[in-house]
Amino acid sequence: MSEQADDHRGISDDLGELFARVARQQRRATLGALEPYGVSPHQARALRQIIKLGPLRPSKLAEQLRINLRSATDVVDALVGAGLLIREPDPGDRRAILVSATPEGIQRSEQIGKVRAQQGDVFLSALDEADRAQLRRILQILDRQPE
Amino acid sequence: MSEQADDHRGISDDLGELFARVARQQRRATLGALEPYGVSPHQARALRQIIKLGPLRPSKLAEQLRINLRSATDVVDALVGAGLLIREPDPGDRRAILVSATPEGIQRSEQIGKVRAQQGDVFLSALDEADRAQLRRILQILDRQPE
DNA sequence: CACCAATTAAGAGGTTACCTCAGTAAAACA
DNA sequence: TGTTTTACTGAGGTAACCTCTTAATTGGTG
Repeated sequence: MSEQADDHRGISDDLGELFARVARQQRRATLGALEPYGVSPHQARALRQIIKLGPLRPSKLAEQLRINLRSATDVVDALVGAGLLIREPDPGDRRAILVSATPEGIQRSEQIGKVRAQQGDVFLSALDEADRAQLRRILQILDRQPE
Repeated sequence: MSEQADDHRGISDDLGELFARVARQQRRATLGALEPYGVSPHQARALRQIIKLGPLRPSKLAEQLRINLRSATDVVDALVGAGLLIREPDPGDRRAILVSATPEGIQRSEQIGKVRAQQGDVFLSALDEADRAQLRRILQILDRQPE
């Protein structure tokens, strides 16, 4: 019910608002999809990066995820606590540590990948291939802005 | 450095990651742009909806913003606390309240609107008109998914 | 070599933007 | 007149960040 609401076609006069709203919905959807796996969306992303890029430093992880170093420490903490990651000293630099996935971490990440591929996050599956490509292209422009 | 990273092209599921990453960057940018105005991005959006749709109930606000009713109460609280909104009883239903902007709220929202229009959120200004239109179209598909 | 600036990570503590799960008050309805 | 539903809020929690400070190491420079 309530169809009168949204066609103030101006509503999203602001593309920024629309973007934020959709991002919120995506986060919620992903959160739900991941719930059975005991990791948050953010943690799942971090885990995947760590597996993909091999043992790496928190600082590199932060760079990849475009987050603050301190926030990388947080997400690593959580994943270590869940037994999905281990911290080891970097042999080449004793200030640094290297983070890598445990076998369980790898397994968990694969599970998550499967589920995501199957039911496609539910979310982005509303788009056809062409639109996904468009979206990707546009997001890549927006990503990695100098700061 | 590090150009080897991102061109695992197939992986449609990293579209989700890209989306999340860009959303994060947008949030950060908007937060920065709004800092001088004493409201958070979320609060600014809420304020704008309230002004646009006249006095309205928290429940309607929640619907508009696609958030939980309880979260609408929170954002209303904050804006009332800042003197930008007032709560009044709904004359037609004593369970309900109506929220509307104070003159100061309206003024503040206009200021924000101006700044945003001018420097265009910094963020979306990286896109040309065509890409913005594309993005809007795609986001509209993703928005309002049944749940 | 001795000192100092830079770098790496983590501790402490804060914020935004949500959420669920009561509970209260009023309205709707049976 | 109950009972159910609706509208909001209090209490309390979580995710995903942040800044500011501290501690250990490293890498120059004099």
